[in-house]
Amino acid sequence: MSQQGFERPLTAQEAVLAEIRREILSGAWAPGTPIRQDAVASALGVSRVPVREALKILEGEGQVTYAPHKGYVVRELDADELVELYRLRELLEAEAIRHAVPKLTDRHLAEMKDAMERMESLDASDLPALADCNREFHSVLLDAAEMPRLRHFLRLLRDAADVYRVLLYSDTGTLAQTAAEHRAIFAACSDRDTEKVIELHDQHRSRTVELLLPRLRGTVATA
Amino acid sequence: MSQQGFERPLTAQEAVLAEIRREILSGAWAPGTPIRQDAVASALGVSRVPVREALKILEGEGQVTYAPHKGYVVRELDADELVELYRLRELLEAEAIRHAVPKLTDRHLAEMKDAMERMESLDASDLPALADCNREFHSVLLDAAEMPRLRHFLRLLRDAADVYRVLLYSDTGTLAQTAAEHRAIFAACSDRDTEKVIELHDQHRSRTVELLLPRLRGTVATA
DNA sequence: GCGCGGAGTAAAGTATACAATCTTCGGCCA
DNA sequence: TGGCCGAAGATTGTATACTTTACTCCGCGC
Repeated sequence: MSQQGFERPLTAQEAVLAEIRREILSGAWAPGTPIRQDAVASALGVSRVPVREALKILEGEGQVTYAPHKGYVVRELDADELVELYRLRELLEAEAIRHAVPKLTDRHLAEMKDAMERMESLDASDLPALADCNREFHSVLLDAAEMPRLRHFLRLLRDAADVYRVLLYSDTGTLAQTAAEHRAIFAACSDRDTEKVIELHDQHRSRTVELLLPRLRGTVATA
Repeated sequence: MSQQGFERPLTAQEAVLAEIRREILSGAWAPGTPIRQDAVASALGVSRVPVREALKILEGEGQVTYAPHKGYVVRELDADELVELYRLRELLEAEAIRHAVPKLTDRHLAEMKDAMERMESLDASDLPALADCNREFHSVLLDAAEMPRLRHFLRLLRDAADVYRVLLYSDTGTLAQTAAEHRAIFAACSDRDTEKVIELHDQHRSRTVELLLPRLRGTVATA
């Protein structure tokens, strides 16, 4: 049992990895941005070695692309890839939900509700916090499925698209709709209505894809 | 169009990565084996730096596990994880096949047939070559789906289980059955009978899981 | 004017050296 | 006898320095 709250001092590579993830997921490093090892290293006060190792993890995960002697680049998606990503999430999330819903405890539901309500209380401009709450809300279900590989894949799929999803939070109307969808999902979970939860997730996702696609097509030309 | 047969000199890390993959997939490094960076480095005539970077890729892919200051270990699976792995393959391969079969050209079919026949002509003792042909046969379908992420995930899922599947090739009877199943899959592909191809893959997989599970449960105790 | 080629610069790739951490084993004490 | 403490060895983690590769830009020749 590891104590919660206690944090073993990280290795440099772990700290760097966490930092790079933050930069990418927050949208600070847009897709297509080359990652200069030297710049990252000196910004974080470490040498290039741990930076390179962190980047290798991200390469293995598909979050960045790598070309020998050219370097690492924040992964870009075209419209086809985005559609593929969401199709895979459709398949895999349905599987996760089927396993998770029957196992949901009151504790799980309390966590979902908490994340949901915290998200609603946030200011629309606090993008990182919004993204965190959103992630936490959906994570409860994924965790409850107790399928580690599935969970891992879904995290990768989510992260790959999150790079672009940041764009959506700018709009308050969208935010309100997201909140409504979360409440519906929570209600269906409380009822243990598995198929309803799946259906709501499908809608939730479809809406996101449709909002994203036009913006994505617009940026393809600049690549 | 890159010329086939031409190979640009690899970076050390790429060469090391390929070599470690070979060692793991061939079964030479059994699951649970600790990977000593120094040993790998001196065996391949490089320093530890490229070895560590290759290992980071495998960590990101989930092929090895890592603990700070302890090192890297070839990933072990318990029975539950194996079942999960194959369940995910069931979902994702079905998706791949649905996209691939309508797109199959004569050229694809010729490649499948070639891989199939080469595999049948091999000696039962030549495990690496058998595994290669098997991989090639199934890759044709995955490639034809033209879904890069899906292809990547399925490669990871396959690699994760291949560590154990090596055990199966020892048996000639199993080999003959595999050949028969490949022929059936090829026939269904030629007929463009999508649902039949999916059904055959499901059988192919189920048989493998059932052969693997008892052996896996047997080895868990030794961990 | 256009294109080819080479020097110079910037960035990545790797080796070596050193620091931090873990593990093992032997000795001491209860 | 058993277990705890600590030092030595082994292994990993990181910094620095050097090598290799790629990109840029200038000048020469066509």
